[in-house]
Amino acid sequence: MTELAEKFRRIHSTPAYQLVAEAIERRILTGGIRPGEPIGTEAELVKQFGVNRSTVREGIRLLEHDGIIQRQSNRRLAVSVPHYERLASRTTRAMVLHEVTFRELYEASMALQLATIEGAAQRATAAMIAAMEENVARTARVLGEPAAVAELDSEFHTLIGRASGNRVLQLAREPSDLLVYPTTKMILAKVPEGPARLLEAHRMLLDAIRRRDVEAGRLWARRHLNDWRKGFERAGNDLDQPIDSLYLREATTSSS
Amino acid sequence: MTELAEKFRRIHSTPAYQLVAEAIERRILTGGIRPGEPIGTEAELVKQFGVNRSTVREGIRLLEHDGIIQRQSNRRLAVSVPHYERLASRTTRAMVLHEVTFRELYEASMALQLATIEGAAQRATAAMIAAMEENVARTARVLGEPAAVAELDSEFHTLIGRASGNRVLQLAREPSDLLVYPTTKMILAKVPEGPARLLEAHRMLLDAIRRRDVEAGRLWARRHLNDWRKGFERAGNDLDQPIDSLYLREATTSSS
DNA sequence: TGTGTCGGATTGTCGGACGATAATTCCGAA
DNA sequence: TTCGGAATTATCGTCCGACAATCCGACACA
Repeated sequence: MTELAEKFRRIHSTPAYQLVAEAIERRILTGGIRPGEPIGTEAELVKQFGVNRSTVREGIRLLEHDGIIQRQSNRRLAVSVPHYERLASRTTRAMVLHEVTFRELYEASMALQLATIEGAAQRATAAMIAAMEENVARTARVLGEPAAVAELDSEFHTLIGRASGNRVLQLAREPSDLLVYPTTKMILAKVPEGPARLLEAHRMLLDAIRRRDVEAGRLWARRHLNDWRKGFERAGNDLDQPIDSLYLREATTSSS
Repeated sequence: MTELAEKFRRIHSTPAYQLVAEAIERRILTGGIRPGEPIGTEAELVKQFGVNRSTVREGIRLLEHDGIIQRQSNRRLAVSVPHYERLASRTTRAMVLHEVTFRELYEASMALQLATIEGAAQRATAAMIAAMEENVARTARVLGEPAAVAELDSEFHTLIGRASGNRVLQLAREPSDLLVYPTTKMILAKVPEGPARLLEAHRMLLDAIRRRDVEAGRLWARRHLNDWRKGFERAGNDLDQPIDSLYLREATTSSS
């Protein structure tokens, strides 16, 4: 084949179902349809776009999957604001497939959690503090069950995230938090003193937030994470090993 | 309505197309099919799952949209490792719909960029440094065009992200970076001294990375971000206002 | 007020079909 | 025998029509 000068750009026709999805998405993002408002039935979309119902369905499935539209009780489609977990699980999957190492997760978590605790110490509401107190109390009660403690740990950090009042930070954290959870679970199951140290750290974090003491918050967040790292090593793992094998058991059950 | 004791869990039947998607996803995540390997044609999946082709298609669309499977040149489906941008754009959309404020974005970016620059200063390879040098040189050449500078700024930060060698951090940053870009573009267009200050900050950041000077890196990252915030205010904006209106123009064109 | 019943609307799923396009095979010419 | 182009095949994107299940609303009934 002769090397011919590139006079034309490669033709790339976008499939119809994608065009449908993009059209609807644009309308939503530009505020044409506001959250909660209906988007029309499949039949209506068929008429508007002039494509077959199967095509429409493939298109709206994408948006539905993204959580930017949702079926309400009518089964009719309505615009909705995607909630955090839905997005996070995908990024977490990507991390698993990329076979990220514990060290990467640790570094990122350190940065994100320090920022979160700072925000929480400055802005936590009384209600959020109460919820965290309740969480700590429950943790104290189930200290003998590593799995339960791990779950409460995850919840505690989610609460701090909410208390920080920073949604960008929350969205940034969620994916790695999803990886932290199974890792913590594994650690707590193997390191006897783990649960007690975790509980103490939570207590001190909560206390720092209550006292609006940013520095103490940072200090204990750091300690908490360092415990986590040491626990990971003490459980016989290498910091530079991928963490996928740990995640899998959880990922498959919690999906969707 | 009387408050009745919840004896039963809400019934939730999962549609077939979702089951198809989940089944394939599980197989991929547990390593049953590795990246690059084919997943079977639609016809084969129809036979295996015992459902109609339309149903299979709705299912694989979801995974395809997530980027965990892809069509290769054969058009056949193969497992793939989702790339960052694909995931980021969705989280960014969520931020827009949540109407996050500039302050939230600023705080999160601060935490993420400081961690990134730390990693880059410690681990940047010669090739990454060369790429960053090239980026800075190009920036110097187009200093008169705010839009071009904004784009190169975005690229520069992506390069630092790659240089940090931390994929978790990269994945965490990408969504907010996508919001930072249009904001920067707006600022540079309105603040005359913006491009020059930006270029200087990049030069200093690059220099810090080259010298493996973590502290200098942190210092200049902080300055760079503070410039950004001040620019935002000087352009006549309120830190606590949602940033959606800025993002929209870009979001619609860059999607997919 | 609470409970059957009915009709209409909407979705989930199905089977079948066609054209377009890339991959593969095949065949005739050099 | 080898090579290039033509014919065949495989696969996907899209379309059509159809059916059952389910939900909503209305209405009658106790």
